[in-house]
Amino acid sequence: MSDVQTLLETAFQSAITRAYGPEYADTDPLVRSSADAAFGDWQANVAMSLGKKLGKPPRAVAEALVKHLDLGTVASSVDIAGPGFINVKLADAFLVAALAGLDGDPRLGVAQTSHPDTVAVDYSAPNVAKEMHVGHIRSTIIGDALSRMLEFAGHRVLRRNHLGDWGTQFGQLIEHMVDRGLDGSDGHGIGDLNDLYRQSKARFDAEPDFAERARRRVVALQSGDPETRRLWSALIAESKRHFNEIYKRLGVSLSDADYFGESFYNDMLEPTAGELVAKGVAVQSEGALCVFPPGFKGRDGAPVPLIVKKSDGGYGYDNTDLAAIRHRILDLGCSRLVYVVGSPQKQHFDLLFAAARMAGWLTDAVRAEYVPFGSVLGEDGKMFKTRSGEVIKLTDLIDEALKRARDIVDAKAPDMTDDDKVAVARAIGMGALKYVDLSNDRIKDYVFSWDRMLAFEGNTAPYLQNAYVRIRSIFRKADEAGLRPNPDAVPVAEPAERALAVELLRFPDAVAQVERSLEPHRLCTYLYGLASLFHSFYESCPVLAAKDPATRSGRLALCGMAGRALALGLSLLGIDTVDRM
RNA sequence: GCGUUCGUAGCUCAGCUGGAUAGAGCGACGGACUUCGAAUCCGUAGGUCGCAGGUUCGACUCCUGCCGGACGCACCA
Repeated sequence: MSDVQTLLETAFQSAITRAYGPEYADTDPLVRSSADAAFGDWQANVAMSLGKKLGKPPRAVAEALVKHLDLGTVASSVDIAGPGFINVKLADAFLVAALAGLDGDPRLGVAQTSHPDTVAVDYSAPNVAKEMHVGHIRSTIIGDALSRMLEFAGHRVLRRNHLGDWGTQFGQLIEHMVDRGLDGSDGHGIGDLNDLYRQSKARFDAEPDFAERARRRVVALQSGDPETRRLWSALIAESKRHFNEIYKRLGVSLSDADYFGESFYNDMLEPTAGELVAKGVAVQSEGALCVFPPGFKGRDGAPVPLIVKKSDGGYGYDNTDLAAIRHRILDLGCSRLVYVVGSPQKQHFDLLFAAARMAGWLTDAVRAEYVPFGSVLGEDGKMFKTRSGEVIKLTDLIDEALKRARDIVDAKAPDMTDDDKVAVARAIGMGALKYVDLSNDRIKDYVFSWDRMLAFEGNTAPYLQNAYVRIRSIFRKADEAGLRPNPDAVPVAEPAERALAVELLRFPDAVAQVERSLEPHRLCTYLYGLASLFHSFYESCPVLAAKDPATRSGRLALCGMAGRALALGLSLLGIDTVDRM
């Protein structure tokens, strides 16, 4: 069963074609959920814009469209209102049948895409020998949710964790390891490596002799000196252990298979630069090899370059990114590229995409999307830091989320077993941490607040999880009583029943919106609305104590579908549900 | 200086790519538990959508200019 949104769009498109000819077949019928349930369930706003294009009064266009509209038994009424809104109210019989169809569908009406992309999603990107911190959380969580959603939509998703595992800083790190006799074999944790980073940096700045040796060590690393490479590998292995641990605790779907660090592209740097030169895209400037995409002006009105090769002959991140985009399009055959990277790098990606177009790698057949996001702010409105002004480690953030969630579970469900408490606290804590990040429009900064994100009121993970828990609770009781849901006869007479039923049919559109916009908060807003409608339904429509068996089994089925929608929606965001909390 | 981005209720945020009377949560005030989890629900009060113009049947949404915040503008990523 195709979803209602698509069904209506198709029907209106046909009506447009029939009324005004095939040249208008591509007109977006502007089908939306009704602004107010009093108007109906869905509305089409195309009459106004089409009226302008045709030079006809919108009311007349609306009338023509309605005349040519064939909705069969879908709608009980189609009305024209105001300047030319076309309001559609679904027929109850159709609504009930649509829900029955939903019940047997594990995808809840979400169609598999007919145009699957191979899409590389670039996200998380921590740096070797540095613990992950709040600066990594948004990329990691948003990128993971988008990966899950694109995968669910039917695309082939290639997760690309662009690990910072190359560069001059490794000279200092490795030289310092040599000095201290560390070879990575003694199992020191990443905390030690964090110290290692700080100490080696300090020595590099303070000790000229050390700095010189560090520079030589960089050369050794680049030329493949075995001992240097061994130490370098040990650093990376230790760092990955830390990152994987964080991903596992967060429930992020990144694994060893997804690391494609900067070093992965080393062998491609030379060919990439060579191709850019051969194509005349890259030119010499101030001793460096640069690409100057047109239209980018710097401080003095000078053009802004992408530096392919530094004046010292080395390669920097600009060329690594060029090599990566080339590789993803030419070698991996990606038709869509998604970069989940903070908004300060907007210009860098504008330059990168422009350069990739100049080189002929990025064509109209490939969609390259930069997915920027804002910062996490403390309650003082400034960058989120510890009280002493330190960067907040991800591991500490996770610890605190779990602790606070555990406190809530202890207070509200004291009779639960300890194992269950751990599991529930994890679902709530990690859910809250992720949901707060996903539910805010990603382009904006957001203010971090433990109390708000862990609250059971408002647009939070616990609120959604609790709606699911209430549903599970009903089913436990129903099972005990031997009651079965009847998905073929969901009652829609009560306003709360009907509102919930209609909202369930909007699930596919909510998912589609995220696939289009790469804005996970749109799904969050939908799920919050759904949970809210369920809670209202729950208050006004008794399920197990319904007046008659038919209503009871029908409402039970409605609860079941709402529960599945919540669980599926949350899972697409990377958030778990639990049966009790 | 140039560029990007944000500014919606006291606070935290939505507003579906130009549509109907701008919505939610918190906080305030007032209600609802002998019934499926009150971890919830229902209601009231609260907004010149930063400011000023413009485009149009219609602007929180698009354009221009200001104000305010954040960020970015060549060899660090």
